Amino acid sequence: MRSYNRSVARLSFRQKVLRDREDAIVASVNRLLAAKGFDLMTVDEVAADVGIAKASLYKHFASKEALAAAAMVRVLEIALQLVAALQADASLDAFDRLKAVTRWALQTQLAGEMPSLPAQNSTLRNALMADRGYVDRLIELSDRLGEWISAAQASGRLSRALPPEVVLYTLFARACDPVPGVLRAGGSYEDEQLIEWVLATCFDGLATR
Amino acid sequence: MRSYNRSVARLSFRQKVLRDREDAIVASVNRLLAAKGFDLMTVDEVAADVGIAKASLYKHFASKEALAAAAMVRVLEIALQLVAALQADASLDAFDRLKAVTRWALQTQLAGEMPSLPAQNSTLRNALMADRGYVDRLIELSDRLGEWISAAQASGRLSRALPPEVVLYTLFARACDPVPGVLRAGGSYEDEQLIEWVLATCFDGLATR
DNA sequence: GTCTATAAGAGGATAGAC
DNA sequence: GTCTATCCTCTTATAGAC
Repeated sequence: MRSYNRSVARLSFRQKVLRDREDAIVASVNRLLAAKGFDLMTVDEVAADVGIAKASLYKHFASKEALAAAAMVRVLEIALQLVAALQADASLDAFDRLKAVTRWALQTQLAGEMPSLPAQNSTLRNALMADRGYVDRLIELSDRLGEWISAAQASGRLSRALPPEVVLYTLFARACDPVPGVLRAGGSYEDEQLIEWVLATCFDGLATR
Repeated sequence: MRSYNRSVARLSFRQKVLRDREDAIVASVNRLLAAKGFDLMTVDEVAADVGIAKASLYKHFASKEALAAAAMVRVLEIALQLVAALQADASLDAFDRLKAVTRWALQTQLAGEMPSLPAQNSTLRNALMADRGYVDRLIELSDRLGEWISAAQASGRLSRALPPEVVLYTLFARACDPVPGVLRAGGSYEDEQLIEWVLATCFDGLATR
């Protein structure tokens, strides 16, 4: 009995250590993806950043694509948690929620924590689409946002002239938009100000209201 | 005298052939950049697409970065011609002109002729910034658009709440926006319709007017 | 599961003949 | 200036000892 407990304890301890290590790996991948993108990020870099040998990395993740997928799952998970929190806030309507999640995406991007994947790399795309964890969460998030989009259109705050699909893809695209980063590189503005401007261009447009 | 003329004629003929070949190279680079992006485009591919040996390519262009720069110069040149044409059209005001050039960018992108370069690749960025032909045209285009932006703000059609810089970068970003391509991949809409929607999200925003 | 060492191959760039 | 053949570096991935 006692040895059983100890074995269980040791097992879960080891599992915890492993999980922590994998978390560290995914966190590194996340930062590197945000900083350099998938093509320029090398597995050597990831290993060096985590502080382990490259071969050890491959014991945890089968390929570079799997690393990227894990990073995407992580950020999707965070997004889904935010979405749940916003859903629970009764003081917000659907439009406010869409704006809030977009603001979070911009903040995350400026913080260097939004992994950006090239839409063009078909090898990566295929790997992601074959990854159940990624696809399921992406669909889940799309569904949740889709509900908000429909509700916001019904309430009249979001333009009814645009198909929900167009709105959804536009919001996803803003999460990886280069504009905030370029503006920050210009150096003239505070991050908060800059995010409000980008949010304004997104929801209110460039034309005068 | 005669031999002088003949020699001149032959020289300019050869120069024309060379220039045609370089045009063909740049056109290939342009398409490949639009289709795969800089990192995934290989020099071997370019050579195969043009139908010459890779070593011959390097007689015309010193590096892969130089190829990309040439493609960017080409598209900037086309953009500048369009800008001049729009400037000459007295029936348009500054706001209309900005919208027209944005529409052209979206059409060009959907036609697979808008080379897209990663903002993250510093090697490429350095090479571009060291290229006078590229930088001069980029500044020229930015100045022209900047004038329109100021004018459109003065006339009240373009939002005065946004710094001209923010508007300019937003327009540049729309030229490489993934949204049109993703929407087309969805397959449900005509290109024209799709472009109008993206234009609407850009100038009028997602919110109801 | 971690390491060192290395395989295997892609891709940018060049040598040298013509 | 065009070609073939090759160099060389970088990068993904794995072998095999511990």
